[in-house]
Amino acid sequence: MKKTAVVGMSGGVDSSVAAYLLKQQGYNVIGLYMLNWEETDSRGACSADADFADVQRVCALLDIPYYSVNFAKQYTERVFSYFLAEYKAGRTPNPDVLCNREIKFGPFRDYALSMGADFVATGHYCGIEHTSDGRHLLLKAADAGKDQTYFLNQVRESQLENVLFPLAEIPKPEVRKIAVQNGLATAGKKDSTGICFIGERNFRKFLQGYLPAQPGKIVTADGETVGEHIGLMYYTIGQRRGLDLGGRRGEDGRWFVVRKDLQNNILYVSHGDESPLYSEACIVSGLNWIGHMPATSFKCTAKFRYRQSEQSVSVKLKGDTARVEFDESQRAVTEGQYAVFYSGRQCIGGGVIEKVVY
RNA sequence: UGGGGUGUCGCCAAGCGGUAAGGCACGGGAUUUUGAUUCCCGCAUUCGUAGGUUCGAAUCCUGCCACCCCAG
Repeated sequence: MKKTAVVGMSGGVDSSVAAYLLKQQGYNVIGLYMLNWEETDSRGACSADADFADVQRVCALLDIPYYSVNFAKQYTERVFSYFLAEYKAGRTPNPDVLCNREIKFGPFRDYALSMGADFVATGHYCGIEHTSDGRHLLLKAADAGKDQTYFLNQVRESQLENVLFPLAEIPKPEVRKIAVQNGLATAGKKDSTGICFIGERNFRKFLQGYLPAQPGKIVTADGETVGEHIGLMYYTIGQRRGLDLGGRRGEDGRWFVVRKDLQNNILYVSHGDESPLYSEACIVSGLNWIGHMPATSFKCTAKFRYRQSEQSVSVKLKGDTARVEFDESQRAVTEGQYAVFYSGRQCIGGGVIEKVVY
């Protein structure tokens, strides 16, 4: 009896190839497209329509049925509201991390299972191991450059039951090749970037549509006012562009955002000297562990933002939070982002960076 | 309105008679399922202004203007 796998299809190459591979492997495959953000562009067109059209083309070619679901309401309530609240609080949120826990491996997975699926699959670059004793381990993708476990660190282990990640062992170039060789309509599509489901767009203009901007002073550590910012939420720690600050007499170097003072609406910057950006530890909350019950104190590797290599750290659990000490000081660790822990090829979980210790 | 100094891209800043370095900012692109970082490309026919000397000046001379400092 063939097992049924419902594949979350975005209209991109990755999920298209994931569907193709499952079909090859003998699954009874169903494509499920998900709409989470309803917005039309200036010309009244909706890029989501084009994406769904691609899903239709790919599914037609693979000769598999396809459906579409709308979780826009859930997305707004569970992800976007958090996104705005975090910015309002002066932090730098990572909506895509929550999108996975709250939507893709939440309502979406439930919906897929309700369709009679034995398995739910996505085009994520990561691996999974369902152990004989009933655990579900999240593994890094073979293609280290594309690994997306960072975005899955908040997914509950129970949400990984019945999940398949067909791209676990396949390098991105190979994925593209498979798409081309099989004539998938999405073969030449550019990798999507930007907030998942919302897409690439002018970040400032986008936020302006939701949160009022409050201009204020840009100040150095010495207390010297050197410029004006357009609203604290538009800046993140370690940022250099967009400050509109030029050179100074007798010094050279670039300006970096070092701190935000929400109370007084002040943006603190440093010129040339990046040492204020380096920290020694951070406090993490909202801990989630996957396939791993940690000891109260242990060593492992960790990432503090998506595009970063793993760093050696010591973790000390304390109630609901953890103190993560860095073997080497880290640049621009930012509140609101996630600290994600790894042990070998396993992603063992993560949590929100609540406070940075300098 | 005595003396001295300075005026080169939005901000710093080279240049010192031979036909406008560089950095920052900014713009564009690459990378990227957050926001950043990083990387690449672009960015003064013109040197406060008006004349003069010269084959040729941002560079020399003169007037004017502006700003700064010291004296009054």
